[in-house]
Amino acid sequence: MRVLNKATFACSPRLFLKRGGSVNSEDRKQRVLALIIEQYIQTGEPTGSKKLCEGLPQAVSPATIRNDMAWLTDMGYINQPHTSAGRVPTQKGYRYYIDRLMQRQELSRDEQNYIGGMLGHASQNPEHFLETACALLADMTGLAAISTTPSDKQAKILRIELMPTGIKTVLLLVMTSTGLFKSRLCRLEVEANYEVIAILRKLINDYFTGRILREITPAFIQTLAVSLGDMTLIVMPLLVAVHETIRGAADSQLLLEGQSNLLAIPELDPIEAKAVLEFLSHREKLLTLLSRDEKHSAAAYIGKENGRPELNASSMVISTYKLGENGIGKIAVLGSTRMDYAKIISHLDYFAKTIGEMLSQNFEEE
Amino acid sequence: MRVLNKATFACSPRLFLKRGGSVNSEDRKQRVLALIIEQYIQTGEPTGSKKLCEGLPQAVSPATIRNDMAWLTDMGYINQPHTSAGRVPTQKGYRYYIDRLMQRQELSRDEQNYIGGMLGHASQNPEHFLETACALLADMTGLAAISTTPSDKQAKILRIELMPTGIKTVLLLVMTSTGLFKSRLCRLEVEANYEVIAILRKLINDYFTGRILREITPAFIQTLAVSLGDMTLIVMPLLVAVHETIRGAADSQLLLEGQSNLLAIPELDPIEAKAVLEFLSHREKLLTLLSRDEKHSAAAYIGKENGRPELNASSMVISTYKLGENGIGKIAVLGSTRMDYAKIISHLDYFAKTIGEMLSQNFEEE
DNA sequence: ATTTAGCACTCTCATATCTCGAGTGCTAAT
DNA sequence: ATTAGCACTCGAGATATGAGAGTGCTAAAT
Repeated sequence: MRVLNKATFACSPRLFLKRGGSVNSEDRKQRVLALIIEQYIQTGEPTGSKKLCEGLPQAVSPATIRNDMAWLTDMGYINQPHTSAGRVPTQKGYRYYIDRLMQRQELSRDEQNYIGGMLGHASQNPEHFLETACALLADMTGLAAISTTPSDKQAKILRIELMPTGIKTVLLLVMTSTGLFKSRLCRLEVEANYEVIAILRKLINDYFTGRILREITPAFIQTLAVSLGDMTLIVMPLLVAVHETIRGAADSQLLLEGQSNLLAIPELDPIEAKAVLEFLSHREKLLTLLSRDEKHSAAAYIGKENGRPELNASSMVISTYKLGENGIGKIAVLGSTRMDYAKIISHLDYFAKTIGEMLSQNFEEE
Repeated sequence: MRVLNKATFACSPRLFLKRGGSVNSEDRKQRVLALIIEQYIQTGEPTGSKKLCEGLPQAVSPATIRNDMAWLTDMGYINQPHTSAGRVPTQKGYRYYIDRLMQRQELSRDEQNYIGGMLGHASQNPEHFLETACALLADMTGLAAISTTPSDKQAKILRIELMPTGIKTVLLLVMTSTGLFKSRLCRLEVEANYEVIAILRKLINDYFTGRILREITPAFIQTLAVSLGDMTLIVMPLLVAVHETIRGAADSQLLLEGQSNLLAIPELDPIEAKAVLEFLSHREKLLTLLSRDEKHSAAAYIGKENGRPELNASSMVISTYKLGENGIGKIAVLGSTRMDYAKIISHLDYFAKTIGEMLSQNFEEE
């Protein structure tokens, strides 16, 4: 029984205690709740009073447990699907469990090595690396995994390169302080010989180098354009291209893996599952949800806590990895509310830590 | 009744005709088959002899139809789910229908304009463009849509650029004749001042410029490395990076949209649906499947014809778009075998044509 | 005050039985 | 070659039934 050791109890606040409750019955109620939740997470079946007292350390009769269960039901921590069934946790129950009762189940050495080994290879290319990490996370947890590429609100433009590719086209390459390179083709109004390019390159870099990505707003571009005078017509296509490229570089990309795992959740009927999958395909909504918190430890959002009707029967666990000074990215899993939080939360934190470290290796030397 | 006009009949070969069959009964059997298939595609329910004869032009009794149906069943074009049910098409039935009976239902002017409008905006950036197109296709057909970025077996390396980004790192940029730009960070053993870079750039371009992507095999790199003598140690990291970048540029990317549509298929039970979704997440397998044929018109693969047990109850329709001289890409949909082929096939061809045209616009001017 | 035994009660699940109707295949007549 | 007539089959849905799990309550015991 991994969850309930003396230490946890000693320091857990007596939230359950109402007038007239003894410390003993207090402890027992917490144990009962934890047991119900863990049983349910494991088997997916409601638990009855009989099975429950087998799992308790002190021998008590089912009737006693039933009283506790009745109380827990009244308080909204558990409920029963129907009269003659056992109890299952409510979302409030899960919340209490995660906050107060659960003991994290850290990864074993073996698991850590496995992850390290799998990710070690792929760490060169940031995009592929995250894809691999995501797939691995999805595989190990049996859930859908989501991650974002690193984003940095303070990210600056390091340099902008121009290279002629055709008679009237140039390749635009924007380098940012997050180690990102974004390229884009741009069609000019004039022929782009080397001299013109050189002038444009200098011009563009004078304007943009060192600026923070978020500064580059349409208004900023507009101001620039005005100040250019005669040159405006020639430079404008370039300005627009730079703007669009930067806009693309500023918001982070989204990676999804293991979506099919969602279909293996029995308590999610196909219609709900479809709604969840549909939700996942709306990148912006998902990004909003992921960027809710900046906590550095994994946080669980249970059912309605996600604030999305589609996810009422799903839980998300989100963790954050750091990259460099200000860069952050998200890694998360999505699954049924009935997931093994003790395990999953640790997994996410470990993944976040590892991803952060591995990506930073590439990054440091600049 | 869009499918069966005189013209189709006149030229459709009398494959059904066995000894003793009249031309009349021949025609009727084909009509019956087509009707059964179209009914089934529309309603998803088996069709009985009674309903069938309402749909036929000549008035015949249900009993006559029943004889025809018995024959069609014997020949394996249709079957009955159980004794007291009507008939549903078999995969062989669909195949015959698509090849001989079906009349393509071309897109209306409105639909064409709608597609043109939606895609018109996004045509700048190839990746985003395809994503939009895919999403639109998924949306309009209600199926899962798949596409690949253009690939070109004859694609050549146009140029390779090197730019210093850090003290010992350079950015490698490979431009290909398909209009693709792939960048990658590369760590050198030596400090990379401008002179070194210039030498390396010349060296690399001498070796690689103009070569066909597929030439760049590990063996080729090996040969190069040997011929370099003293320089090997310095240049090797660069060679490796070039090789990996090119490998990444050579195989096309895969885009998926509308996966959640697969869950709306009632005749696909959740377990099968999961298998299909899982299959979709294996990029390589999917790529293999997509590149089966190089036909320039949309081709349908019905159920087992896909050669994949996971897809036994699914159909794929694949079309090819052309880009430039040798560039091709795929666009496809995946859904239940019970899909509206007459509509979907035309859709795919129209999408392929439009995508090809729009991408080529960007491309031509080089 | 808390715990426990005993018991009546409720509700689901699985199984069995029944009927209804749709759709068929066959036969004999046209 | 077509059709009417008819007996037959089978699945879907409604209804009944029993077993079992689990409860809440009451009254007794600690």
